Amino acid sequence: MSAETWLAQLHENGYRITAARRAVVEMVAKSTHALTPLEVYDLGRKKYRALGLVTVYRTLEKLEELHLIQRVHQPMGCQAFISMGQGHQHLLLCQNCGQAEYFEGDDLEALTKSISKKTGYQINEHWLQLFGLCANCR
Amino acid sequence: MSAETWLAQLHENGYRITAARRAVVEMVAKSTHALTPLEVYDLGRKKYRALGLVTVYRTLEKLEELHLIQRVHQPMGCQAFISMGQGHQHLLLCQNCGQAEYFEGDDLEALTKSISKKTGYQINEHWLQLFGLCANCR
DNA sequence: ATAGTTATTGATAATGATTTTCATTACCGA
DNA sequence: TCGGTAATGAAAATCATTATCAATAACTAT
Ligand SMILES: [Mn+2]
Ligand SMILES: [Mn+2]
Ligand SMILES: [Zn+2]
Ligand SMILES: [Zn+2]
Repeated sequence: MSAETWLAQLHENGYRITAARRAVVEMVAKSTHALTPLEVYDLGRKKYRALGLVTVYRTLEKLEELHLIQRVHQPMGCQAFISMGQGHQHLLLCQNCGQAEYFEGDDLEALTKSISKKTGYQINEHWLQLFGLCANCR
Repeated sequence: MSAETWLAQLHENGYRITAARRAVVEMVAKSTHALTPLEVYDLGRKKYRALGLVTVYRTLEKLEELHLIQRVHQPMGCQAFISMGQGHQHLLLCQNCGQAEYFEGDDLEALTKSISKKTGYQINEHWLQLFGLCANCR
């Protein structure tokens, strides 16, 4: 999804479109890496000098609410965000450069059914994430 | 693994066995929930009044180094630890009460191979976690 | 068992990231 | 264009985690 789409989504949900939000949205929407608030701040200030770190936090919060971005958990930390994937997708992350890609096609039906039977749990959700080295880094 | 085994492991690795460490190890080893440092602190003080929060942090750090515990990532936070599973196991967590269980038997061979071919990534590792409601909470 | 070495401890202070406060600004519907 | 009010950024407050440090206690070598 493009930055314009995100801004439209914000607008549709009653949020105003401001220069600060434009800067944040633009940077996060185009990034192929998960970005921390501070990274978004640094990038965003290239587009909009006056951008405040607090506004970055607040904007990321709203984008997450609207499911336009998601938090990415990594061994080095869990405060990074990336554009949300389409439909049922999971992330594949490069352990060297941080490059992120979405993939689909995981099928855990059989597994969850069997575990459900064995444990008595009602299984509602799963987190799956792959780590490796991208074509450039391997 | 029991608390005694963990203490033996600590000792084998040159660490001293102290009352503070006993309290931390005992509580974490027997818990079926992922515990935050503060939770470990509160529980640990029931065994050893003088326990300091700083020591809890330091002990958890060492237990993680020795692969006796692992960090658990959850929607509500990622600073919680639980006893490590045996071999290739993943966690199943109750969304209501936090009860945790290990399961095994996931097979991502075919998936990772296909994704590897498609993306050019060399896939080294995967994170998998299931969420649901335990038998008591469903 | 004792003594000496030194890892460990907990209180305290420092740090760093995130949140809150608040007066000012500027978006946008009327 | 104007007015109501959401949004902003600077500054202060908060919160979790880490570093400091003098006192203590675990273990090793006698
Ligand atoms: Mn996490
Ligand atoms: Mn697995
Ligand atoms: Zn890479
Ligand atoms: Zn439960």
